[in-house]
Amino acid sequence: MSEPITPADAVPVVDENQVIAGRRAKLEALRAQGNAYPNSFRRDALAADLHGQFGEAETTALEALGSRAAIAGRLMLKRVMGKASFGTLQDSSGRIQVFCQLNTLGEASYELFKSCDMGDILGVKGKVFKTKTGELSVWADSLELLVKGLRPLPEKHAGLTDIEVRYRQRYVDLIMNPDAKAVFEKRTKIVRFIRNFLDTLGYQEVETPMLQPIPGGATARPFTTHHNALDRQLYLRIAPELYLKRLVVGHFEKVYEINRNFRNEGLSTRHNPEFTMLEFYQAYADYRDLMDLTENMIRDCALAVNGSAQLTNQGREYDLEKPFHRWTMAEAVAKANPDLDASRFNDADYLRPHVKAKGGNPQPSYGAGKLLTELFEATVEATLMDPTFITAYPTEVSPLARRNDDNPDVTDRFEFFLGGREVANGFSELNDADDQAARFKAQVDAKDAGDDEAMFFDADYIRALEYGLPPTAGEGIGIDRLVMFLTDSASIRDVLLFPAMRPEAG
RNA sequence: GGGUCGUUAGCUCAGUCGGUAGAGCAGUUCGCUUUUAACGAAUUGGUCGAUGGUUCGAAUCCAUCACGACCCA
Repeated sequence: MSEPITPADAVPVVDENQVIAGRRAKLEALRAQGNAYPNSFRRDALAADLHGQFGEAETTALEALGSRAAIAGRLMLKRVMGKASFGTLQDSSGRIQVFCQLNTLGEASYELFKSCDMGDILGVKGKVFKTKTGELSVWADSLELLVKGLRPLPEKHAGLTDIEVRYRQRYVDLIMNPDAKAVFEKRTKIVRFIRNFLDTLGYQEVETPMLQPIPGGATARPFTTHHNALDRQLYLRIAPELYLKRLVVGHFEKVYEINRNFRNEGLSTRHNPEFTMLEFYQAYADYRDLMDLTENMIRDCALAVNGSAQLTNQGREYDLEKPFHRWTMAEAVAKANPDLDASRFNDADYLRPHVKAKGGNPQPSYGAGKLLTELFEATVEATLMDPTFITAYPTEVSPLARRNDDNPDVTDRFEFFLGGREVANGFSELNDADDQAARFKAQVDAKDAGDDEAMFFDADYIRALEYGLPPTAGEGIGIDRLVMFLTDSASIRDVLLFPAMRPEAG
């Protein structure tokens, strides 16, 4: 369904008020005097640079140094006292105070400062000094208004707390809430750490299609789109998996990709329709190798970005220094459900009523593997707080994973849980082309039967497997959920700069 | 999809039993040459999320809808 953009949408009416009208009047006066948006001011220091360089200096020593600085930033606080005034400027590094004095600045510039509003962006040059109370400041001898802020900032003490505005107008959140900014800075550090970790192990980063003719690599509902020139339906990818394994066929034997996946599903504190996934593949390795790698990577990542493997998340203490748990799905379900007979976990007729009793909705087509997985999700998943690998996923729910040599009903697969949430999914790859073709066929049958999350048949992927995929292990890690854990964020929206939202209420 | 809670000035929030819409900050005006959420004085600003209903009278009670938060599926 297409929704054409109308002129009314293109130029929406913006909210106005008395405060904005007053600031617009000031802007018009600035326009009348010349260029209201100059771009010639050059700064030579950030607020944090000055604090780092001079923060410890004695007042008299600083006076003797006579250092000067050119700083620029947003006016966040302002105190006018007749012929002398203070303002607080904020830049990317933090805040620094400026001192404006009629005698030093001259009447025109001093009046300009007095007429400035909170939120305006100023350029200030002057001597670096300390005030009577010892606060490092810049004594302005020149002052330039670089940008007139037309919209008032949130209240200076209480700040911006409305969670909806924080998500919809993230720029205001970032101006007002240093904690919010810190989360996204840490997110960048986490992603940088992961890239470096994998690069160091000899993995190569690649980019594979986001627009795919056949969406594969996961069971999820895809977004559809249309390529006009080819007159062809395309899908936004739900996973890069099948392309990355094609690359392993082509002897990129250690590859990874960190980028966006798209799934046409609901929104929640754990789900956003577009989210960031790390996927990596290593030839001549199995799922146990990847569990070891995952354990090392997450522990080292916490050490690198938090400085400690001990952390608090949503009020609970975690110690990533301890070995991560490793249980099979059947073990975990048996432990959580002592009333069940674990010897009958391969009996669909035995499991079905129990799934229903635990609040599940078992379909007649579900086999024992799918039913056991339902029990796991209903009774175990949310309880896995400490880092835990769950292994031996049923073949029935693992269409891309290699069967276990001793028990073909389960696969050499794990999922990794942290804080009660699934964070990673990895397995030894199915590299038997005929088995893979048969499992695609089963997925197509499920799709025909009405399961719109079932997979498509990807004939080119089968062709690639027919050339020979080396024995390989692969894994996907949900970056957003990992970031939530390491930044103690309750909602995925707190770690996405621009989370998906419904249109604003009109 | 279901449930609970929320939506009042630009921001943060009060608003009693249904009886003329409130505060702080921001804004405007005045004073003030080392302030720290500066201070003192005066002052402007409201479709109480939207639409219906009950009532002599609704921010307040009821219904529906929108958006958001949380919980459940």
